[in-house]
Amino acid sequence: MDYPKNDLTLWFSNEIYSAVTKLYPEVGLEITHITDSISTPNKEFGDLSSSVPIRIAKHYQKKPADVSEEIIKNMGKNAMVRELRGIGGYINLFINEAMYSHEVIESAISMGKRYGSVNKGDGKRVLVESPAVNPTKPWHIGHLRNALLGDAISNILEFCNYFVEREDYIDDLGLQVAEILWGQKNMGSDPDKKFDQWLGEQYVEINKRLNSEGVNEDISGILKKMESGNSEESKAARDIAFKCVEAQYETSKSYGIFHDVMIWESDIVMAKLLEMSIEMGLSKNVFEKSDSGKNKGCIVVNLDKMRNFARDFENPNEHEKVLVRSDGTATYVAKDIAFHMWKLGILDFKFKYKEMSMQSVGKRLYSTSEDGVEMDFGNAYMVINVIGSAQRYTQLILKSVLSMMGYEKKAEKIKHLAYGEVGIEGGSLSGRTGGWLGNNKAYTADVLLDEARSKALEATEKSKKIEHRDKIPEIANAIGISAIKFEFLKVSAEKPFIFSWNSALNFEGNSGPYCMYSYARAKRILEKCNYSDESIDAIEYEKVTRGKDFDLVKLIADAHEVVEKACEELRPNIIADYIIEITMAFSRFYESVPVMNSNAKELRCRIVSAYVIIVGNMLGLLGIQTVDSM
RNA sequence: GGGCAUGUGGCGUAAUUUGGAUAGCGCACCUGGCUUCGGACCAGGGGGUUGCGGGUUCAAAUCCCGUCAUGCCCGCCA
Repeated sequence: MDYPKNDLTLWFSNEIYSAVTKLYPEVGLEITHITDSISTPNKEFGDLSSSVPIRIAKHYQKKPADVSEEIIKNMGKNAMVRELRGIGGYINLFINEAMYSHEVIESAISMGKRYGSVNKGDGKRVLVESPAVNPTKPWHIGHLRNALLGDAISNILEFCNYFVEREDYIDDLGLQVAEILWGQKNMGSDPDKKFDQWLGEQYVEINKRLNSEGVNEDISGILKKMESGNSEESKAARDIAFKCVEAQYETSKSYGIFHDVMIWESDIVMAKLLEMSIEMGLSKNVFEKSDSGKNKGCIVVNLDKMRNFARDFENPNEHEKVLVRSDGTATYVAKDIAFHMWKLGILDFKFKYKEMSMQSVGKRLYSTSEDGVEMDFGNAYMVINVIGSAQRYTQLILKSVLSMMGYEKKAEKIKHLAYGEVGIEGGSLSGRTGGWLGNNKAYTADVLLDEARSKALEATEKSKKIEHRDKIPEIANAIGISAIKFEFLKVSAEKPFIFSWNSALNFEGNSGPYCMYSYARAKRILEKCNYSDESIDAIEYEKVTRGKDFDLVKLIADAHEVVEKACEELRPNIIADYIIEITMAFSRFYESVPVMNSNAKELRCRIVSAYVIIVGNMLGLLGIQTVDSM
């Protein structure tokens, strides 16, 4: 399915190109120069415009206006185009509203749930890792940012015809888990609340006792035993981590976020992926055994050799990055290299999996497991890591190492969706010191959702538009979630995000509830008009005016461009921007163009129907549900 | 010391990758609008030397150089 906007833009650039090559061959313009010169102008200047005459005028010392006139004279006709006009040295295209609206609205209605989708991925497999929270605490709002970005980008990739595996990495062998186990032994207390919350609070208490006599030695002893596998400690670590993950997944479920597979660090260790990757690195002379200097006895990678890959490695304090410590244990980077060799199918290994029961019916979740069956996860064409931008350096080492081993093409397919840290006014969200606990309200995903729900419930209960009153809690839940998701996703990922309760619970203006409201109003208009997509024979598209109705149509026509850009650049905020723009256009439309009592009722209903499709699809990409009344 | 980000009306943000016509939007503030498809709304208004200084260009928030501020990274932590 092609989109009318594509046809139009293609025609416009081709016509300009052939006129230009005929009239001004000396400039040597390529078709891409023409395509790049095309943009959407302010609407008094038309619907599409090209600045290419200005460029040509410069070359010939002519007036841009004369050049645009000459080009226009040499361009052909198109039924979708009403007029070409030279204004201020630009070539401005005015669309034939009736023809274009017809094409756009009918394609939206016939494509329905698929409208806006594009085929970028050809079904190729993408592994999206998110949020990979340590199994020692509840999700706080920083983890939530990760989870929401991961979910949205997965939805967008799927819409662009990638086969997406939503993967979660669980580090059950980390220092934090060892510290928790120490706490279990030495402090003893029973969970009296949601397990992850309780564990997170325990962790803060445990931290207060670190650095006192003998404690750190005890903990590193526990960590060693955990990593050796088949020990009491390794079993205890996985057990407690599992209970925490179960609790975290309740949070995930409440936000409507799901995964396909979780991969446990302890299973990666059992699989000996690390040994395989280290061996490969050594045999390719990318890794080296250091037998002198401060890294004596370690296996390292030479950072100076990596300068070919990035400026980041210039003048570092260190010339080597340790991969395997002198005691034989691996660093985080080494583990990550091994894991990515599996993700990309460089290491041909299949984990065993079993199905988990912590997601809703129909949302199958598998977990690596000693006693499961082999399944076909991993071996992906592209890997997306949703990780804080603080880890840019490590991600770069990872990619550079794989390139040095001869896997440049695969390394290029590792994408770091880097996001800025989430902060709170006058504080940090530290897990160690317990900054996430806040003063009166904890900054957890659970508390945030509770707050959003109760605010939404208050508003929803006042609504006189909801016929089925028993649906109110469900509707309020959807509204609360939308407020949070939209608030987090509307800003660029790389920007630092200072959280504020006020802003997160805003239901007006640029907000999720505003968008949902717009959708509900559109649905109500269709209902009052007894409209259905099938019941209409001939739509009078000639009644489209150059007013708010056509403004809306033009935006509906842009959907696929927005989706494609968001996918290429891994930026869900582009979708959020588009939703805001189109919902505002819809508000202006229904305020100024009557639907029900008009001589173009069927036509306008049809536009509203297309609007419902597009806004529903776009909100869906952000993980936001729509409701018909609220 | 080196590297990487970020800096846009009082606050929050879009546009920066690919230079283009009057820097878009929300919150807050001011004015007006529910007997007419839903006021979680709409219309109108005030508020900007796009951190600062240079440069390139017909054209700079956008590109280049310098500079300042803030944050992060450069560990045998993860």
